[in-house]
Order: sequence, then C-alpha cells, then structure tokens
Amino acid sequence: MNFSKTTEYALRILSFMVIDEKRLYTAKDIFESLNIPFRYLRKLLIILSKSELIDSIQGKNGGYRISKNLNDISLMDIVRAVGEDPISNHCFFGFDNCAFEKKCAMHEKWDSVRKTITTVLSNTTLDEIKASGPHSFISNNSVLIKNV
Amino acid sequence: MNFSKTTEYALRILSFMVIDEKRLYTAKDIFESLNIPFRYLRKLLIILSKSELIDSIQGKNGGYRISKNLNDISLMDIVRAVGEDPISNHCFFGFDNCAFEKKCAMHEKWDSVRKTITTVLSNTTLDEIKASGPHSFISNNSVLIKNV
DNA sequence: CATTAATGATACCTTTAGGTGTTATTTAAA
DNA sequence: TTTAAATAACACCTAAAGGTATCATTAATG
Repeated sequence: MNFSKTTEYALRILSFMVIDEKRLYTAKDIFESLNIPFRYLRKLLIILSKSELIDSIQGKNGGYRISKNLNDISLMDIVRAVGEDPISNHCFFGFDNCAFEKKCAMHEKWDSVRKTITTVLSNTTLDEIKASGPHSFISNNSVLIKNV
Repeated sequence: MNFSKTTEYALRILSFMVIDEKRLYTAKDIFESLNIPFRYLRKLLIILSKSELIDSIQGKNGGYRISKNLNDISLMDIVRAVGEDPISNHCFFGFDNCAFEKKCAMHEKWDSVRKTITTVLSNTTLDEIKASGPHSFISNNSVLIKNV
C-alpha cells in the first residue's frame, strides 16, 4: 500500500527539476541532490524522456529538461509514466471480476478511497509542487565515483 | 499503490471465514472457494493463526476458526498481521526524514489521503463485512490434486 | 494401535523489482 | 579532428515476494 520505489524516484526527479524548470540537469546533478542509485537513476531518466515528460539532450553539455508547461504534468502522469497502477482500477481483495459480477464487500467504501487518491494525483500538477517551494530533498551529498 | 497479494489473500481468507464465524474451516475448504494457491494458503493460515486472528485445531477433523468477536478484528489488524505497512507512516516521495526536518511538498495533501485509508481500515471490522452479506468469492471451482 | 486426515516446519524454486557494469553513440569545444 | 562529457542500449546481478515440495506432528476413529 505504497508506491514502488521506482515511482517514488520518478516523483522525486520531476519535483526536483521543477525548481528551475528551464534548466538542463545532468544525471549527475540530480544524483547529487536526490538519493537515488546513479545507474538506476540514469535508467529512469531514459524512461521519463521516452514518455515525453522530459526532453533529453545528448552529447557534451547535454542533460534533461522538463518538456511541458508545469501545469500540463500531473503527478498521475508521472506515476503512469513508470508503469504503476495507481489503485484506480483494482479491487480491494484483488478479485479480477469484482466490478462485473457481484461486487465485493468493500466495493463502495474502497471506491471512495480510490477516488480520493486518483483525484489528488490527477489534480496536483507540477506548478503546484513548485509553488509549495523548495523542500528538503535530502541531499545526502552523494559522491559519484564513476560517471557512467 | 495496491496491497501486496499476500495482504489481499489474508483479507479474502478472513472475509470468507466470516460467513460462518463459528465453523471450523479446513485449508481445503478455503482453497475451494477463494482463488489462492493451496500451499501458499496453508502458509498464510499458519501466519494468521500465529497472529491470533484465527485458532487452529490440529489433527483429524481439524481446521481453522475465527478466534475473536467479529467486531474485535479490523481490516487494519489483518493487514498488519501479514506485515504490510498500510501507508500510515510513509512519505509520498519515500524520504526517510520527511516528517522530521523540512516537510516534503506533498506532506499535507498526502497526509489526508493516509488518514482516509487508515480510517477505513481501522474502522471497518469483520462484523461489518459479514453484515454486507455474502459476496462473490469467485469460486473458480479449484480442484485440489494433492492434499498437503 | 494403526490409519487417516488434518496442521506445522522447513527448505527450496521462480518471478519480478531494484540495481550494476560495459560498451556505443552523440555533440561541444579545444 | 580529437578529446571529453554527456546520454543510450543492453546484458547481467541481487534481493524480496510469491509459490512449491517434502516430511514431521497431531489427534480422531475404526
């Protein structure tokens, strides 16, 4: 009943890049401020750029930059970009056909929980994250050993 | 952002046993109505009995039976019994020290989601599940090959 | 008291999520 | 035009969740 680490990482990345939305961030820049294993971070950046939430610029002086208006990227978009099912369509007991045949005992109650979550994720966009100011990104002052 | 399969299984098991709360169910009985791999189900029943949500009776004619009043077992109890962290204490971004140092950008909003979930799980007890009537437990008519 | 039908314990196997290592490609700039 | 600094691709490794196999133990009953 939590997001996967991958999803949390993706949310961190975008919420960090929002601090200076026009800036080109290298993977190293992000690594040094967020607490994400470097090579895994690289992998996620590629996924995020393929999903067109960020642009990637290759070559020397390259990096990544947010590719849309901040109010066009919701947290739901980010969660979906890394392939997580944000509860929205999943029975409380995990029954496949709950919605179709007889509803499960928690159907109504859990539906309201689902809606709550879905609404928060869909209605919160990156401009709102930005507006809430720079938060603790727990720079553990990670030091990169090998830059690949 | 869903319960683990293990948690879903545990929730199914108890919600099924509630149909006849005084009855002694064998693992086989439960297997035939719920859609849970038999040996894994056996394992979970042992966990649930160790956590004292159900009693186990060994030997021939043995089985499992709910061990408390239905209104003394909440869904939260079940979730906790199988070791899942039901979101209640976990930062949106997965930051360890979110609650202590600076709060994260989603702290307030997500806190309300957390409370919603926690409240539903804590306030829903098995008698309520029972009261909502027997629901579809998707008996896929599982057939047990080897009874161990 | 042997048999049978149940649970208990423990070790192992499989799949998936998370993470690492290596090499290739791109591009700015000396 | 070579070098350096960045991303891209792909293969591999590791840990945890989910699931299986085997044998031991318990207890009712003929």
